[in-house]
Amino acid sequence: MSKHGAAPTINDVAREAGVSKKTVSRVINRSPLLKAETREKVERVIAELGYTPNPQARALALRRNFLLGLLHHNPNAQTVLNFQEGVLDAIRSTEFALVVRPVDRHSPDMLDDVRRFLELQRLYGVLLLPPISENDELAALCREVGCGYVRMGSAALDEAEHLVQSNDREAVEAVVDHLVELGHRRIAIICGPEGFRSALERREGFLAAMHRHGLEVPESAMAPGTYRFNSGMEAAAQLLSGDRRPTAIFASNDEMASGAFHAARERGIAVPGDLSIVGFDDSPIAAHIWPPMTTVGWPIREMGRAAALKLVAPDHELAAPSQFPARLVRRESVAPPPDDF
Amino acid sequence: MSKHGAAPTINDVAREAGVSKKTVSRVINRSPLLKAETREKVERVIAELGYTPNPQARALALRRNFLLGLLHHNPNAQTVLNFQEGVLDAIRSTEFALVVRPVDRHSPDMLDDVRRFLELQRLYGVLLLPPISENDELAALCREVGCGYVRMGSAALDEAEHLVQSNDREAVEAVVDHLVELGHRRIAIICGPEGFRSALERREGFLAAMHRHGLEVPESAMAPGTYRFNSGMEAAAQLLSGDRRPTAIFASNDEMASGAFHAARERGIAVPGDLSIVGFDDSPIAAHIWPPMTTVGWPIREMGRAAALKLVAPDHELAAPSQFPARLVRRESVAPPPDDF
DNA sequence: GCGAAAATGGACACCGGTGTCAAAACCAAT
DNA sequence: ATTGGTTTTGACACCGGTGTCCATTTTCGC
Repeated sequence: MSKHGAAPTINDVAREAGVSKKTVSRVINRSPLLKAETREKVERVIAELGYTPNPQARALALRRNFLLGLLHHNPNAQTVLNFQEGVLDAIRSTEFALVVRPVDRHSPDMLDDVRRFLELQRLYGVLLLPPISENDELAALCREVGCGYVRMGSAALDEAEHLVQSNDREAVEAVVDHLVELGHRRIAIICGPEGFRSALERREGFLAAMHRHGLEVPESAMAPGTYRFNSGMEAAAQLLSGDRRPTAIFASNDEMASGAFHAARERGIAVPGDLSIVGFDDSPIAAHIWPPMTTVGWPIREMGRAAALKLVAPDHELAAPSQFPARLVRRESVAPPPDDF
Repeated sequence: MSKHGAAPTINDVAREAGVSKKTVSRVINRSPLLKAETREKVERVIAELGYTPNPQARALALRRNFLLGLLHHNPNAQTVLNFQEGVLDAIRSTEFALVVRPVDRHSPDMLDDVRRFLELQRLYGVLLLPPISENDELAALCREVGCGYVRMGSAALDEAEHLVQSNDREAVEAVVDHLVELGHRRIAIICGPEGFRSALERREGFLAAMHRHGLEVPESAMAPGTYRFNSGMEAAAQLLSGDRRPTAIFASNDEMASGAFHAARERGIAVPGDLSIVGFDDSPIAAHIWPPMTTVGWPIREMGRAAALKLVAPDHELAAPSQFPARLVRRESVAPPPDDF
């Protein structure tokens, strides 16, 4: 029996079962070279005592721990949380746990912060969410301190082993196809911030599709944005102020798209009657805004699962794909262009 | 010098500095009974080698670890993430890390799940977010397995030591005062789900304030909801279908309030011209919906900070208050009632 | 029934820290 | 120089697991 209050240890189990602690260790680790009889006896005692191995002791002896880290810079709360859920799906029945760490992308000593964190906690591996996943120095840092890592991204940022990728480009092409099919010709884009790989991919997809349809994209139909609500509002204001305004706007994320909704409403422009708007991300606001927004959804939870699996079970690589499709989610913010255009 | 690749250990430092490992340990732990000279020498070697103590070894020797857990059931992604940020504010410069664990409140073996998790990870303490923080069995479980805990809630759920509380009731009273001041008399409420303490508090605050103003609240002015968008839409539909419909609706959270916006819009009822709507939470959607929503905000990040401090530095109890005010955030979804009412 | 191989389990050191307690070093006073 | 008291340091065991390697038992072929 263990001392009152303290959790039972492997020694308690060994004593109670009349075997050595090493034998108990073998039972825990499912070693095949144990007589069934011994195993059952030990298992009975384990159940009886309610024994659970001490993860810290295990980590010390194995010279590795069972902690995964999630480094993010809150691009979108729902995205982060869905990703977390996916990671948890993957590790739920294992001994791994997930440590979260928001990092400040704008801080000049972000890298030092992360380095301190990694050296202090010695995580088994970390998951990097966009936009910080696009930072190559960060990936190099992980390699340097010997910490596994997987990057989420919308482009081929790294080797498959370290990457879970969504295909933003194709999805945006599908958006343009959809709009063109309905008769739109003057389609504008609200871009994401410079230096974001996702922003680049979405813009490239847009331009490629427009080009494929033989449609021009004048400078005036491309407005810069920051992925924030306000920037979407301002960008749309600019796009809608010209004399030949667009009949459709693709915003590089939902937040900016809702900003565009506002801008349109302020000017008395009806969505989707006078103006179609498409967003990207399928975040909750897309379904809750009026009218419900057509957007692009990507399987973030499954991607979280895949990313975690790449770290904790790399042998199952086959089962954890690196590429995930993003797909058009049709709602009610898109309609054919008005007749008088 | 340590072996190539492996991080330096306390033994490497001791050898290099020509002292015993215990002395190095004393330096790390800021023991006061060290000669300044020795301390400096050891510190120099530590810096030189880039030594960081192994957290797992420390945890084993100290019989406690430096992991905090966050148990939540995603009531609202932004809330969870803001709370996380607050916790991180508190532990950023410590050796603590934050482990997250979404739990399924509806699962019949939620308690067993959590028990397994706590016994497996042996966290130093956990933070419980609403609504699961309201589960007394969960708190009892924490006590049973010897895990510290702090509950976030909108009522006095536990002793101050284990509680960080927002004052929902007062805030809702302020909402009603605000509406009455503008001339509203027929004010309806969309309640939160049965069994949620926050829902109860908000309803009670509403009823108390209405009563204080001498206003009746007929059954027909109280609609049930689930805190989800759709339930808000349905509840509002019901409230707005009667012959003497309300001039203002208080929804127990923002998500349901945005549902109410939709229901109003579908019926051609103008917000705020014909109908004022107030939400609760000040979630991002409140600012991004049209018109921007008047709601109740609470300092979730500061509460996260306070909750974490209660666990990791209980002696600073003075510095970590248990009560936090929620306050009215005035935007544009509230106006005086229409004249013809 | 014998010897050899295979199966099984235990002793012991080790992972990288911390607690205990006694030894060493230091200092002033005798 | 010796003594005694205080400060500073180190030896050693221990936390709760795992790896190595060897001793013992069991199984099997002949």
